[in-house]
Amino acid sequence: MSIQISFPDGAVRQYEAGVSGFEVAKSISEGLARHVLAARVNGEVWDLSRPIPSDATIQFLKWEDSDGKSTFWHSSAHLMAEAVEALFPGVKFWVGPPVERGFYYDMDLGDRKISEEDLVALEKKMKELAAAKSEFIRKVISKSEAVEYFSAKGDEYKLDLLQGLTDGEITFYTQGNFTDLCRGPHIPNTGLIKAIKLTGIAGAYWKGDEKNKMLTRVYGVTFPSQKELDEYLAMLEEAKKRDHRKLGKELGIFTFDDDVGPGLPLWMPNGAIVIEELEKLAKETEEDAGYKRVVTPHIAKESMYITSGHLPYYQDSMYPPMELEGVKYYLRAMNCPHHHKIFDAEQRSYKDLPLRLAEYGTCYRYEQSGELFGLMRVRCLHMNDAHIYCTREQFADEFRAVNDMYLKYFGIFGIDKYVMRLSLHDPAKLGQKYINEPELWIETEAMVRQVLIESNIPFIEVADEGAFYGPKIDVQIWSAIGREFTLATNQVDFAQGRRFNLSYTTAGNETDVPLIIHRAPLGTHERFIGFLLEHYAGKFPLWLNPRQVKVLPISDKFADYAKSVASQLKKAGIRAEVDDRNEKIGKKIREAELQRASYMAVVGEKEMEQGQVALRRQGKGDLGSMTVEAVIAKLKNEISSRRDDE
RNA sequence: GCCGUUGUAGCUCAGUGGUAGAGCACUUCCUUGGUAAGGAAGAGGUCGUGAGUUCAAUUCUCAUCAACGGCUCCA
Repeated sequence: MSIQISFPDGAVRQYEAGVSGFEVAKSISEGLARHVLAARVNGEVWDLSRPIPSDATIQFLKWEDSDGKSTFWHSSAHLMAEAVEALFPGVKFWVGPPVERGFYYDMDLGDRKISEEDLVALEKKMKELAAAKSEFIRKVISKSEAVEYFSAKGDEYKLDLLQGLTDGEITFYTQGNFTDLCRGPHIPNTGLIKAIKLTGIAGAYWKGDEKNKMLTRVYGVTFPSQKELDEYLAMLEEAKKRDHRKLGKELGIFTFDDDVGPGLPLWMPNGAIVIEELEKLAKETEEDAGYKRVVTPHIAKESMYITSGHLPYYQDSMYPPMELEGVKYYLRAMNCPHHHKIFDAEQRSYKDLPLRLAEYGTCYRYEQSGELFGLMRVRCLHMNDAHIYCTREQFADEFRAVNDMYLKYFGIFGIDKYVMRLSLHDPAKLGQKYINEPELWIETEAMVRQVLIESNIPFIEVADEGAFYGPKIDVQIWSAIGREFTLATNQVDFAQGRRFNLSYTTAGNETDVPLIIHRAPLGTHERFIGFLLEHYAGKFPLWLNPRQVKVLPISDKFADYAKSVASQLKKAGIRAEVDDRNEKIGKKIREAELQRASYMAVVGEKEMEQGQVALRRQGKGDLGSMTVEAVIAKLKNEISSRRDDE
């Protein structure tokens, strides 16, 4: 019997029923057959060896396809497991999936420890096994047989996995001496894996739950050629160069000190400049958007956090209370309750709404020691916070305006690699992780979703990521080394208004509770500046750059002129410094470039005579000579527009 | 908090069971030089902290603190 196979370009070809993807690939070209890793058959990724029983659509997956890579790395995880089993007999396996950049396998090594040296031995073994070009063989197996196999092996993890599977849908994959319970698919054989690097050993809780046993996780990455591995390793080196922890030190932005404490950054003068510029931007923007600024204390009595309901959800990540005269005070981990108290301090009418209270609020969170990460995860943070109190009718417009503010900011900073995430509750955790108001959750989630759809903002929805008091939109970004963080957040709160007994008088002379929006478009100074350091690779745009102009005299003869240039620039509100060290101009330029000064103003005899400077742009080179007035006009324009000249 | 790794000068890093070295930075001197490193000399460290083993510990062992790679968690 013959079947019809259609290809992505619309072509249709006839084959015998039961033809394999590999045979189809070979019928097209030998080259394709050599490189193809898997096939998407009727939309599902299949092994190339799997027979195609009836008419189907097919698309060949190669290394360039993300599904091709995943398959390649998943097979690499099996290859690693085979090597582990060869070197550590008796090991028990949990799961070994592909990830963003490579793969891992979780395993229980019993009492044995695995070290960096073992990784070298494992890599060697993997290379040996890869060279054997073992085929990955798929076998459908009954549940009872599968249970029998892993019972005999004593692998309770695989048995646990089997419990959740349906008889008839269970498959085993075997390559060489290694057999694994696996849904597949896999690449044709291990010989395609040419370059192997095991990248790390880590502990990982079984099933991701910290109450469970910790398994050993080995990470690795593989490639179809050594060249690609080398490129990947070079790329990692590049990423490290833009790590905000490295740049922050090099540029004098922030530091940590053991005596101050972990996670408590000290902002150095250059960091303080960036902070002040960001606050200036936020204050201007919020002023335009009708926000009012407030200032509130960093501590509050326990009673307030009992009222707010934060204590049961948050206590673990708050610094322990200080007790004075029988009263407990907490360092605040969030600003909202303080702002609610300001709302509540005066009688409110519907005419006062929406009321938007803004503050760059300082908060303290006792994050677990292992969670700290440079500026991205700290224990003292300054939040670009504001709370908007509004009626239900005003909610959509207010929420939309907040989103527009996000987009405006992202435009200014050129932030385009992010994902908007609509973070929802999990009905199973109502009353524990989330306020137990099922209807309100559903209603407000729909409101937020609607705003996003109407604003044409692409977003993804994720369950079990909401705040305890309502759904939120998080802006997700990635650090230089690939870690994911929430940069900014826009949250709905239908719970705290009631808990604080907040109210306003409606037009109908009745009392109602306002809805609250919590928003932090610039997140916290800590995370935002950490992000910006990496985003700009240290090259801040002029308006944000602590080093706007470095005036560089050719020799000491021009030092006085250089100082007068700098003071003119400073008078015009431009940050300028003179490098009057006894060094050659080449060296001064090199160092100013490395410090990412936006501009360098070189002054020598010619410039001094004509009241000019030779202007040089960081990363671009000499722009030619111009008068000091012209430089001031140009730079002031760039600064006030917050946009660098191209 | 958990698993693993690391901790030597301001920074980046060598090194050793017999109380330490390089490059850059710093100080001084020479040089006054036109768009990414001019030359010389000098100063600087109780080798993260505490205990143990040893005739002797920066080096070996243990504990502790911190950082890093993950897990969990999160702005």
